[in-house]
Amino acid sequence: MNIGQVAKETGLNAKTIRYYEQIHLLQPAKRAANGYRDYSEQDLETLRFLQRARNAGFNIEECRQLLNLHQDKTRQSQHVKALVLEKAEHVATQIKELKIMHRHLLQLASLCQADEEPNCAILEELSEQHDTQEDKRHA
Amino acid sequence: MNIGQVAKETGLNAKTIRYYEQIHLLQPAKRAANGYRDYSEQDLETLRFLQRARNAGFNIEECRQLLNLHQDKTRQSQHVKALVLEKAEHVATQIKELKIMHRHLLQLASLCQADEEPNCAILEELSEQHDTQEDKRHA
DNA sequence: CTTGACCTTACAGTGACTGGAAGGTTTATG
DNA sequence: CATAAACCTTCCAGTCACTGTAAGGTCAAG
Repeated sequence: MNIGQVAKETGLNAKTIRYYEQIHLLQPAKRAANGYRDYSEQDLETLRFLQRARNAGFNIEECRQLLNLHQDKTRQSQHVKALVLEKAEHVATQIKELKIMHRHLLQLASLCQADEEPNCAILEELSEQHDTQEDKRHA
Repeated sequence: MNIGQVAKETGLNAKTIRYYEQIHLLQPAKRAANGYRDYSEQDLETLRFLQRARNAGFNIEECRQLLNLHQDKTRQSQHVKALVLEKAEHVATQIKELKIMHRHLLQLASLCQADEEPNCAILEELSEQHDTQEDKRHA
């Protein structure tokens, strides 16, 4: 199967698939007589695995680990779970930080008259040292 | 004031300050006789403004706009507010996506026995096509 | 025979820095 | 006065996960 077809089937960009090969996340694909990459059903499954793992928020290094565990017949499932839970915690932290940022932005916006005058409390807030709610929360 | 001192006072890395100059986010700093960058109190304020804006989640391009508005005496405050609200919405979207990812990860983790056996429902989940809650939500 | 849709490689660019090399300057100490 | 450390300078490369572009080879249809 040519790379374009594989791209369609997996939802990955053809460029992305070549890139995964380049960084050795994937074994080099077999080549047809004309030099085109030729993918097997097995390759397709690996690619789909990667697509889902990336989609679930794992970065390339984590995908590499997951793929190794996936292909390791002597793996222990607790290792897989540990990886997933660690990732979940990381995502939770990111959510918290973004929520703080979101509150901060809404608070900034609420300060502004939003008219045709140049006076803007947002810019003042960014210019000066203030004890905002956020600052207090972080202190 | 030397760049190292400025870095300490603003919380920005000295490298970052040079980088901001390089991409013309900042005017080139005055130079002392020895060639060292020499910062004024005014420069410090601009840097602090940038530090807070970056910290609030604005990217470099947005910081550039904010800085322009900051220095534009004929600005209209509604333009500033529009920028902030747009950013807030973007952040809200990011939070939603991360929450979906978080639920997905916890669901994955809950499937796994977490023992010394190789059987792992997480890897199965990533290997196969499933109608997960998320898939339904997106459909 | 040509057009267009594929495929190939290789290199550059993204964003926002960070690290490192190679060298000049300043300050503190023996 | 020598030297070491802690600064400063520029320039180039690397990060992450791709994406874009150029320059070219291949294939199927009309």
